Amino acid sequence: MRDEAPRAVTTICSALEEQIERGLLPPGSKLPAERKLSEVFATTRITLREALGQLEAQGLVYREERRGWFVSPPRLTYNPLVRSHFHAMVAEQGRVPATEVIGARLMPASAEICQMLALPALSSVYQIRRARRVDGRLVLYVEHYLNPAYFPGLLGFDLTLSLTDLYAREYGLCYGRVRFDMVPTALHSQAAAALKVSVGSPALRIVRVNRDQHGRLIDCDLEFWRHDALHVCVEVPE
Amino acid sequence: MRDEAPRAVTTICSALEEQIERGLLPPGSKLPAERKLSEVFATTRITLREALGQLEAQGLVYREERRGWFVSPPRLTYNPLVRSHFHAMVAEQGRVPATEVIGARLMPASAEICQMLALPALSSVYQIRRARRVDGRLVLYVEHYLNPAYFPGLLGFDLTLSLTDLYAREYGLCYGRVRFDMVPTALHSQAAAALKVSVGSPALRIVRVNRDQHGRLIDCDLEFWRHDALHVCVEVPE
DNA sequence: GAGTGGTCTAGACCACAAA
DNA sequence: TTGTGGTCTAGACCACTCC
Repeated sequence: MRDEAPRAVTTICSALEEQIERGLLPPGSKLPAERKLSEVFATTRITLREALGQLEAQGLVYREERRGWFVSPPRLTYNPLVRSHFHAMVAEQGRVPATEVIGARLMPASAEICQMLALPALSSVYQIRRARRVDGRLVLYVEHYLNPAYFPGLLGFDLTLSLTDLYAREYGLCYGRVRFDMVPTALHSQAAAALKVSVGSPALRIVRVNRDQHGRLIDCDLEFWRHDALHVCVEVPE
Repeated sequence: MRDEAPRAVTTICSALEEQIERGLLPPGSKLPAERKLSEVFATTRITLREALGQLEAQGLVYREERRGWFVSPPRLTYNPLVRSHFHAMVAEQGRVPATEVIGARLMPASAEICQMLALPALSSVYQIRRARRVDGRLVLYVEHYLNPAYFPGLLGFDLTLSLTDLYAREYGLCYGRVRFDMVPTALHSQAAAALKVSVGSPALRIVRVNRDQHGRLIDCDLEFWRHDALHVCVEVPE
C-alpha cells in the first residue's frame, strides 16, 4: 500500500478480471494456454499461475485437471431451508442437471458414519457415490450413506435419479428434520478425481444428516462442492 | 494414481498433517521458517510453499502476512438460525472474543447498499468497519451499514460493543427476519489488510440483511471470515 | 541488522489430452 | 504426435518483522 507500483500478479489479475467482466471472455470459455498468457503479460509461468490461483480463489476462473483454465459460470443458489433436491433445484434456476453413479454397494460403516446415523459398531450401510453436473460442468461429488434397515433391495433401483423421489415412491419415506454442516475446505483425492480437478482445490464440504417423517435417522450425505459453484442462502423468519 | 511414487508436495503435506494430528505442532504454534522447512524436506521453497498452500486450503494451517505459518485452531460454530451475536457466540464456545473498530462515519451509500436496504439513490448511511478476534487471532472483518433514519446519534456510542445490544438499549430495536448469503471467495485488499493476511487468501463472505421486529430493513453486514475459522451449522425443523 | 516471508526469473522434464 | 498443464529446480532481490 506504500509504493504505488502494483505487483505483477495484481496487474495480471486486474487485466483478466476486466476482460471477464466486459464479456470478452464469456462464462465457460477456455483461457489461452499458460505459456501464451505468460508471454502476453511478459512474465513467467510461475507468476502467471499464481495470478490464476488468485482468480480461482475468488471464484472467477476454474481449472480442469490437465485441460486448462475456464471462466466460471454463475453460481447456483442453495437454500438449506427449502426442501428440494438437486435436479429440481438446478432446473428451477434454468440450468441443466445431470447425475452419474460412480458406485453403489453395501459396506461396513466407518466410525464417523456409525456416529452420524446412530448405528451400533460394525454395522453395514449402503454407500452410493455420485458425481453431478450443472450445464455439463462437474460441480458436486456426493457420498450417500443409508441405513439398510429402511431400504431393502435398494441397489436394484436406478440410482441416477433423485433419491428423495425413490424414498417416497418405493419406501413411503420423506425427509423430516435435517441437519446441515458446512465447512470451507479442500478436495481430498477421491473427490478431486471424481470432479476431474487437482487435489487440494478449494471446496465447500456440506454434511447432511436426514431424518424421516417419524424422526428416525435414515441417511446422511457427504457433499463436496466446487467452491465457486454455489452460493448458500438462508432466510430466517421472525 | 498410476505410478506409486508420491509427489513431493503430497509427501510434505502428509508429513505435516501427521505432526499436527499427533499434537507435536499444537494449534496456534508457529511452523519453522520456510527455508528451514525446505531443507528438512530436501526441496525448494517454491515446492514447499505449494504444500503449505494446500494445507491452508484444507484449513490446517494459516498464514499471517510476513509473520509466518501457524497451525489453525479449531473452527468456531456459526448457526444462522440462532439469534446471537459475536461476543456471545464466541464466549459460549469457551473462546475469548475481541473487537476493534477500524472506522465509523456517515457516508454516501453505494448502489449495492442502497439496493440491499431499499434506500433511494444518493442516500447516506452509517458505515462501521470492525475487525474481530477469537483467542487473539484475527478471524473476521465486517462492514456494517445502517439506515441513519433509525439510529440518530449513533457515532457517539462505544462501537466496540455488540451492536445488537446497542440497538435494544438505545433505540428499542431488535432483529426480526434476517437473510444470509454465504459465498466462498477470496479476501479483497481492504479485508486482507485488516486481517493482516495476504490478498487473495480464501475466505467465506457472509452478507446479512436485517429487519427489525416491525419488518423494516434497518441494517446489513458484509462479513469476511477466514475460511478456516468457522463451520456453519443449520438445523432444519420438520 | 539479521532473518523472514513476498515476489520474481529462467529454465527443465514428464504425463496426459487433443488432434 | 504435438502441445499442454503438472511438477520441480536453483537461484535472486526486496520489504518487512523482530531482536
